[in-house]
Amino acid sequence: MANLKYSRQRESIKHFLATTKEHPTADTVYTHVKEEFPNISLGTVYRNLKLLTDLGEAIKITAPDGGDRFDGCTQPHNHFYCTKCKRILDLDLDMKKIEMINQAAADNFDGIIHSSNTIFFGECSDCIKKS
Amino acid sequence: MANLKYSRQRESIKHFLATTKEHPTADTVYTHVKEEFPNISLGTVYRNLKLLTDLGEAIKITAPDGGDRFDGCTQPHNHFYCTKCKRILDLDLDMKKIEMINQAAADNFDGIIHSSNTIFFGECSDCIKKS
DNA sequence: TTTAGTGCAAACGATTTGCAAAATA
DNA sequence: TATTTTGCAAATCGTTTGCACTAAA
Repeated sequence: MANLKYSRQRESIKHFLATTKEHPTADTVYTHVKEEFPNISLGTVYRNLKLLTDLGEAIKITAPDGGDRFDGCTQPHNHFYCTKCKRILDLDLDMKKIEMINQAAADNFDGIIHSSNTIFFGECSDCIKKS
Repeated sequence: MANLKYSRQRESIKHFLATTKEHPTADTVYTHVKEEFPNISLGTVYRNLKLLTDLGEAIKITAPDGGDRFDGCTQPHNHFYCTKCKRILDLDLDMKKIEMINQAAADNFDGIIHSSNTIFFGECSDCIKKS
């Protein structure tokens, strides 16, 4: 791994991720950071998002549709995907439950389980209200 | 929804999905079905895979890397992603456990949870043997 | 002044789509 | 015959990459 050098663009991306509750796509990050750095390129956003996830300073969420989403909150937590509005929301689940699931899976399985990722599907409260 | 008409190509795709234990990508399906239908096009494979998943006759698995995988086994079950060989393996987990997790999630959440999908990460037995 | 990061544009891989021809009903 | 499905190729979408240039150490 190479040495890391400060960059204002990266700092701005980190700041945006840290303050938004959305789970933005790379493109959404790009649009927002562009307000501060009008010349920033999408490539730079992708490069930094990859760097941040590799460093463990952000999480990449693989959504069942389109592009990946990013989350500045690196605390272990789960996600909910609203099948109506396609938003991803946070969903807190007791870590003990997750460990229990991993244990139950390990019992039936012939390899080593390091971790698991659960995504929940359904309809969010906003969409329920509207219908 | 439009009416459905029989097609040999679709039948062949279904048959391949039903008999393989792998979780093939669209391209892998294409390669195999090509043995029976040398002229089949990738577009046709994609169209039929989408159709089959919409009909509930196949499952689409969104992998954390590259392209989607498909599974002819529509029974609810979980998947294990080997971070070494990148294969996806089946992993059976007691349905009661899954329902419990969904219930636990619903308790903390302000919407309706229809289902959940857990993917496990780790090293499969084949890769453990090799190392 | 050495090295890492940037902007740009071209390249890429996975998937979708428009269209005329072929297969099914 | 009417409608669906196909093969083909071009288009699209998200993402990565090569390169000359700029910024940070």
